[in-house]
Amino acid sequence: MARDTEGTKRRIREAAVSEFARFDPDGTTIERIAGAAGVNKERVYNYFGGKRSLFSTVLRDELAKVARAVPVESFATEDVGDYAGRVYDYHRERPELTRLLRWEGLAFDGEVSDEELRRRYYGYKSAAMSDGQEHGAVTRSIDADHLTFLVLSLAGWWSAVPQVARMLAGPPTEQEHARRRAAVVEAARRLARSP
Amino acid sequence: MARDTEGTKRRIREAAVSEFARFDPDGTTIERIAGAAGVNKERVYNYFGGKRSLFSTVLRDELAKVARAVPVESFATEDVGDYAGRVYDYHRERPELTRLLRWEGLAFDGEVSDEELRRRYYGYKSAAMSDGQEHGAVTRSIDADHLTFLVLSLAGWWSAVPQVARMLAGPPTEQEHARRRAAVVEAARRLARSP
DNA sequence: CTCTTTTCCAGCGTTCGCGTTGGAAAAGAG
DNA sequence: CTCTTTTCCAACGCGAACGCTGGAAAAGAG
Repeated sequence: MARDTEGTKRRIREAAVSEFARFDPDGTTIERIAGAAGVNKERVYNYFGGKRSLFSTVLRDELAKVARAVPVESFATEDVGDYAGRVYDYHRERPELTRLLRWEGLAFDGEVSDEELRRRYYGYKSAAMSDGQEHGAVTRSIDADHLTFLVLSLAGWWSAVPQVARMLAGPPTEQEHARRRAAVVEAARRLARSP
Repeated sequence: MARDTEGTKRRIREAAVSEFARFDPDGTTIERIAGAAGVNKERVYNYFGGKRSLFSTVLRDELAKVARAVPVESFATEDVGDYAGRVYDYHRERPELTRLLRWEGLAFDGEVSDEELRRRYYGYKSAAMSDGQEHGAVTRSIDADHLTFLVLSLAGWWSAVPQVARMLAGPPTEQEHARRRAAVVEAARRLARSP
């Protein structure tokens, strides 16, 4: 081991997240990632083996981050609206993850690496929702997994079509963000409310 | 006029919609569009003046189509759930529009051509929601424009992150689509329900 | 110190898309 | 028919990104 190998890898990963989030799949280039990391592109190929593989790595990192940042145990005790609000906040503060997810959806057409790990992440959320239903805190009129997805959609669509959001609701000033967040929270509560 | 000019333009537009929807912004090439249209790429530059400009043209076309296909007058008389269901159906049957919208959101970072026209489209929807609120058919606890956007998000997020939808709710079989649609309809009703 | 191993980069040939140009082919005007 | 106009294409030069290779530079082993 020599010459801060881990540091080099880390800088490549950080640059990759930033580039993947800023450009689209075909617009992101290994050259630019390497440049942003202050490293020769050969390092990227050697360490991560190409664009697709590098993408998988950084997406896995970002998924781990969000799982830590926006945890959820059970919607029997936690409010769905609060959760949706925190998801909205996270997407706003760290737009990388949602960009990467849409990147993946747009480019890879359903194919996913680390499928097992990913399913586990979503399984936790779905289980939290089921738990809420069993304790009567959440409506049973929508399946837990669909309800979970719909709550996430309330927080996520804003960044998927920001231009539509702007034309409908106005430019995303600080106040407008607050209004959007309040709407998301209220909407999530309405979605999940049990009779 | 000679040599079916309009036909050539039309074939280019059709090929462009298909290509823009299939690939990402930087992955879509004028060469491929021209090839799919059975035409030399010079025709594309001459008629439409480049990728960005061609994109605007076909997006305008698709917006006009959806406005005709999923009309809405007022949510005082029309059910928000039904509307959301029809939007879901439209996205499913003609995924091009939503792909183009996300394309635009991903690539152009908020810049939009035909902004006036676009605002009018969304204004109609928002007005229909306001009308519903004034007649007591729709809740006032969420602003009309935010509520409109959130209803659209319920129908749209599925196609933005199809891999997440699949891992959460299962592969999109015919039955699963029916379940998703039912969830969207129910969710939209719950969102809009007035006390 | 020398020798070996690992990290790292300059630079290569290739491919691909861009946007343009010059001129051929087709349709109409006279 | 000839002349003019319009439609269309083959093909160009250019730049950018790809993925790889040979070898230099740095760190440790002896």
